[in-house]
Amino acid sequence: MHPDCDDGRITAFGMLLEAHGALVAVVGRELEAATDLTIGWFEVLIRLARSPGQRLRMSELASQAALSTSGLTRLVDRMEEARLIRREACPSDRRGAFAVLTDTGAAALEAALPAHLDSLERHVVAPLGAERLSELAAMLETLRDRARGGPPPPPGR
Amino acid sequence: MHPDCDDGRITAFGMLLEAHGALVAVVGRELEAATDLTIGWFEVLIRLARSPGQRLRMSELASQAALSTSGLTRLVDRMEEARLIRREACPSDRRGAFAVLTDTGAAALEAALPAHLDSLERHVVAPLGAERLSELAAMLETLRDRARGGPPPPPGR
DNA sequence: CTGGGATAGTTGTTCATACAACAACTCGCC
DNA sequence: GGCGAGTTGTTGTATGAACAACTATCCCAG
Repeated sequence: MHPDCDDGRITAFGMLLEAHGALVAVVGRELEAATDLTIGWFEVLIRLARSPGQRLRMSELASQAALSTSGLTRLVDRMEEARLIRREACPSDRRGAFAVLTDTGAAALEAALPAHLDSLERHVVAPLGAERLSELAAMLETLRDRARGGPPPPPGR
Repeated sequence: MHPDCDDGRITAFGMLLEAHGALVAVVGRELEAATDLTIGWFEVLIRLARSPGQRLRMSELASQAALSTSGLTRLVDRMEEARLIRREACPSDRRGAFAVLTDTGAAALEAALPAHLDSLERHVVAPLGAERLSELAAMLETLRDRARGGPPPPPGR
């Protein structure tokens, strides 16, 4: 076996993959049992709810949700069909479109919150405690920001 | 807007999703540019490489890779077709099968390691530093273990 | 004003992946 | 011998990514 296979960097990255996978599995299962939202849908709804006018441009939403633009088009198609969000034309740029939270979507989100918060309480807060959790969030935020518009040029290619 | 939408728990969980998404995107892009392995394939190879006999049972591999057994079946199909791994019958339990690293697979893994380690160095180690990284890994491990067969931390299992 | 390049979003195709449901099988026990 | 629990691996269905083609629109330079 190659010695680098046990490198701490690989282990740490693997841990991120495994923790993400395990948490999404259990939290997602609980969320879907209590509502009929998947984590992906929930994340879209909550991002819209937190945005001024309960709306975001398609491309902005794609970026926040880490989806491709075409992937987002289809996701919005399905959520629009479920009446949770709707598209609205952008008055200042007629190429653009907003995704807007509907009343149905806001209600679904609010109905899902108690169960979801409880789920996060048990699976995220309880194992770490509030203090270490905020440390974790800060580190993850650093990683995210650095991986997105990273100060160091990403592709040397 | 509902006040709970800004809850720290939701933010922390969202950060996990975003950091995971952003890192997988950039590290995966670099890995695929340097080799023709995806992150998923790489993770399978490295887990096999670390295991005695360079082999794992299908179900064990599925568990480690946070994949369902059915998802693993198809993944192993494609990787077997690419000659990176092969299936081998388990002599002691005729229901079972091993996934075994082939020489081709070991060579592909070794060829991928330098670029991948460099990628992790820049995107994971550099933003946090080695010390905070090990903290992060420890917290993620706690979350993972708790989310999997969750034995609560306060009382011994 | 006008021509042309850049941008926003949609659509179609193809492939990879996720899980649930399912069938086939082994093992251990009576 | 055979029942039943648990495990293993294969199918159906759905979602998401990458890529390219296409429309409509914006904006800038001349």
